[in-house]
Amino acid sequence: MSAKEQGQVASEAGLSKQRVVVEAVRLADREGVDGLSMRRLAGALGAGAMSLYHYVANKDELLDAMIDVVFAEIELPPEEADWQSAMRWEAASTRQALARHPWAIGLMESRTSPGPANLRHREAVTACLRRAGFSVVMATHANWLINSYVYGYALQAATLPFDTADELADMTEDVYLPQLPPDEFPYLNESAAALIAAGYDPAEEFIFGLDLVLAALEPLRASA
Amino acid sequence: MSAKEQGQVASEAGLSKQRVVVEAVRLADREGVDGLSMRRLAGALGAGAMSLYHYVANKDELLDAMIDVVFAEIELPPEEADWQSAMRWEAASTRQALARHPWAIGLMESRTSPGPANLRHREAVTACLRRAGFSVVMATHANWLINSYVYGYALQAATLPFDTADELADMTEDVYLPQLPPDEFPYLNESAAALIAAGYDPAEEFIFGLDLVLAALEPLRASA
DNA sequence: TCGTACACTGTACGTCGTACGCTGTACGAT
DNA sequence: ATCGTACAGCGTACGACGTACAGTGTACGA
Repeated sequence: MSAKEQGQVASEAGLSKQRVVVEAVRLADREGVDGLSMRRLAGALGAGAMSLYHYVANKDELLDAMIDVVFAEIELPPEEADWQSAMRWEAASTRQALARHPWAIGLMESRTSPGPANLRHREAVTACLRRAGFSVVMATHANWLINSYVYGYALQAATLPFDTADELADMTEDVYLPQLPPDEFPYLNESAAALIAAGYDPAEEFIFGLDLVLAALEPLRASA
Repeated sequence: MSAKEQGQVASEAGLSKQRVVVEAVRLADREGVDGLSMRRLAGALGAGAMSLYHYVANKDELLDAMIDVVFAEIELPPEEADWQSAMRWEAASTRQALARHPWAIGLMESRTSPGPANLRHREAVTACLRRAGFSVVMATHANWLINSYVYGYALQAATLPFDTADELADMTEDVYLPQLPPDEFPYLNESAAALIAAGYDPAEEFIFGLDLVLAALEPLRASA
């Protein structure tokens, strides 16, 4: 078992856990998690359904592995940058990964044990915060706050069908405003109308909140 | 159709959309969303599986209705309190509801249109912020930030198997630390050990981050 | 007394995850 | 050259799923 580690080598044509999981991620991106079945996945790999069970114990383990693929896509905070820039970079990368794979958000609830990429990621973030002068307890607070913001933002963004100011304006006129009669929802109605009038751009919302969060964390730091 | 509105009256023994959805929530709380099937739900209601389709178009609509039941459990921000207290109250109530029904978090991604309770809730929060002196745009920022934090916190909390300092200490000793060798995960290892040594209480984490968020929002307010 | 409406259900179809047992091939030992 | 073993891959089958469809029964106005 020289070159044949836990992770397998997948040489050439044959299957491998890698290939199975990566194709599962592709399928979920294209069709959603509900469209991901062992048979369809096997079909996409040109294999029989039961062949997959040589690389994955069951579907639950496959889903766990898929989540870890998503975490592996997230870039680690760069070590040379100051802590705010590093965390901003990392948070933006996380948000992008979760936007590419929105099903991952829904999957995270229900699976409890973090995969290796997830752990590597947490280690790097904790390292960044500790080196920046946060105590263990304060680094924990910062971790919770930043992760909560990023995951929660991704969750909300996943439920919204627009990404740009134009798409928002179209949706607001066509579907939101008609559902928000001013007598029942005066404030929401006002907001919807005022936001598109002001040219509100949802693409900038993430960084706005993130900067507030990072600035709020700065005082918790015992600067070396 | 005098007393027979959209919502039905459910008098006495018969079924009703109310009864179906509420029992579905109970079942999901007890067995998880994956354990919720139309047949099992019907069984719990003492009915045949197909009877449910008189009150719910399909399972997707049932899931939408279940989410709205969760939103209906969230208390609205009290009008008489100052905005920070009001939002703190509302956020705490949201977190509790999502802790009672963790499956709701996973369901939110994938369902795009908010139910009536969700809308009522957003209206009340927006009203609270606007009355406190936030402009439309700033109230939108505040809404995104607070919701992101609360949903993200609930999502993370749902994946963790402990709620108290004692449970955390047990888990850390028995399963976390053994999985965090100090040469591979020096910072996580240090943190895990230091947190239990310091008697870190996860139950206080939520309010800590929330207060930081609320304080960070205060300057965005044009105080009347 | 009848007709109609409607709450309710049984059966059946296609799909799902996966247990089980069968193939074939690759390869070290003889 | 022959065999044994190991293992990648697959076909079939089972129970559970969502739900289309075609019924039932009962309540009630005419």
